Amino acid sequence: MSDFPAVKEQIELIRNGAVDLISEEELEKKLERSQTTGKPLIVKVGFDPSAPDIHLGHTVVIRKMKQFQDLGHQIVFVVGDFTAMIGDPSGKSATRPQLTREEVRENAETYRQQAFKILSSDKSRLEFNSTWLEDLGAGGFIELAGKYTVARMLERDDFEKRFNNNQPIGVHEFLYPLAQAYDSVVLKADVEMGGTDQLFNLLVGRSIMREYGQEPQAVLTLPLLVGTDGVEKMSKSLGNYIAVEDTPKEIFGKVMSISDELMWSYYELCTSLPTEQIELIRSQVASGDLHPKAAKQRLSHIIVAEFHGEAAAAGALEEFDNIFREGGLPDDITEHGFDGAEPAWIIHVMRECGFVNSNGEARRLLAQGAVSLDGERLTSDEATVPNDGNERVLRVGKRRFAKVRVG
RNA sequence: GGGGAGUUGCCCGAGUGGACAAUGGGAGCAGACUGUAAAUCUGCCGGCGCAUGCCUACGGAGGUUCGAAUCCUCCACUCCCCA
Repeated sequence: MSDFPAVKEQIELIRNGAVDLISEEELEKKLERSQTTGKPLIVKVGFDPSAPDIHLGHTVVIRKMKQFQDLGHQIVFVVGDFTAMIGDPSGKSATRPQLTREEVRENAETYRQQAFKILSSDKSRLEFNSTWLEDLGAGGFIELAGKYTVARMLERDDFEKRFNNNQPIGVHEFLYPLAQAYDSVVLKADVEMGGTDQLFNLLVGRSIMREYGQEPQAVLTLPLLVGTDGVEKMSKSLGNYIAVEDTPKEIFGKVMSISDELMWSYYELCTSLPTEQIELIRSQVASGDLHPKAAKQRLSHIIVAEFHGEAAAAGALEEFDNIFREGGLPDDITEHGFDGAEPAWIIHVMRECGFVNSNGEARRLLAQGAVSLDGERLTSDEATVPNDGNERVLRVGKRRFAKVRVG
């Protein structure tokens, strides 16, 4: 059977948007073989089960997985539960919490569900690397470790950097790339994908596969999406991420807050728009025919629609305009009632609404003119909300709103 | 095993007996400007109903001192050099 598109076409599609492809010739050979034998390629992608939220950064790789899937190939999610359970005290960061088997399963399930917002169907395999790594045993691990050298490990960027900066490197950290490589051996992966920061690990996979007498996997890396801070790569630990599970409003707002420059890489990495179309929008903005804000709203709309549907995207846009262009209120504003024996102290109210963590913080915000009640700015830390039973809108900063009533 | 250096607030990093809740940068928050952009500028950035006051905090535990992030002792951890 040869349901697969022509090899040249496939290569073209696969390479599109990728950073490294090692090597194109090898991939071509694999594709040709798959063509003649009718056997799909095994395309492997590893995921860390410690943080189950899929964010936009992950979707870059997932999108590419979908392409493989659409080409008829077999994608395999490898949940790194074994490696996660070792715990990773890399650098000064705190030791990763050890996950129980249950938590790992749950996180993996969450992953699967979120990933299927992009992946069309259930044509994917999900594997846990503990399945085979646990059986490997100490002896097996030593054998595995013997197939690589310290010097080559130190070629990895972050190892090299830490080594040169006299920062600690745990011996077990060397086992990570090896374990990941072994996954490829077990799965007989034809292709492994990841972000560009994974290049080293992916290449170790090739070496180790050769050591085990296998044909090395082809390696495909994809660009890292820059987070909402505009500097670092998007990651949960840095807090600069947009999660697939964020509400439509959140996604919309977060995308709107990225810089205009960054918008283009989001267009490329987080939408399925063809390159020509993106270039068109880009040139329209450049020539002044299209306001950058409009371009960004369109981007926000596309992204929200992908995860939450068209209606939610339209709603998010409307609410966004309502709040920020017309000075309206969000529609899910929280309400707080207070005992009305006497006027409520503003700082107390702010705390009750969960807007601040301490009185000091409330005072600072007041002093900075960040607090308003029914549009009227409050600056005194002795201000109160009258106990007349009327509902008032408390606003702190740009995005914290609540309805409060005293009495 | 021996010798040396180090551990500071969310992160990085100054400070080596008082004027230190601790310089600076980053992150974060707020204000101005805007398109809730970005960039920029300004302010804030331990807690206490705010206070010339108290409490908590410079790896941990003790000690010296009128007074310790700073000195001493022990412990833990990290790095370097030698074996």
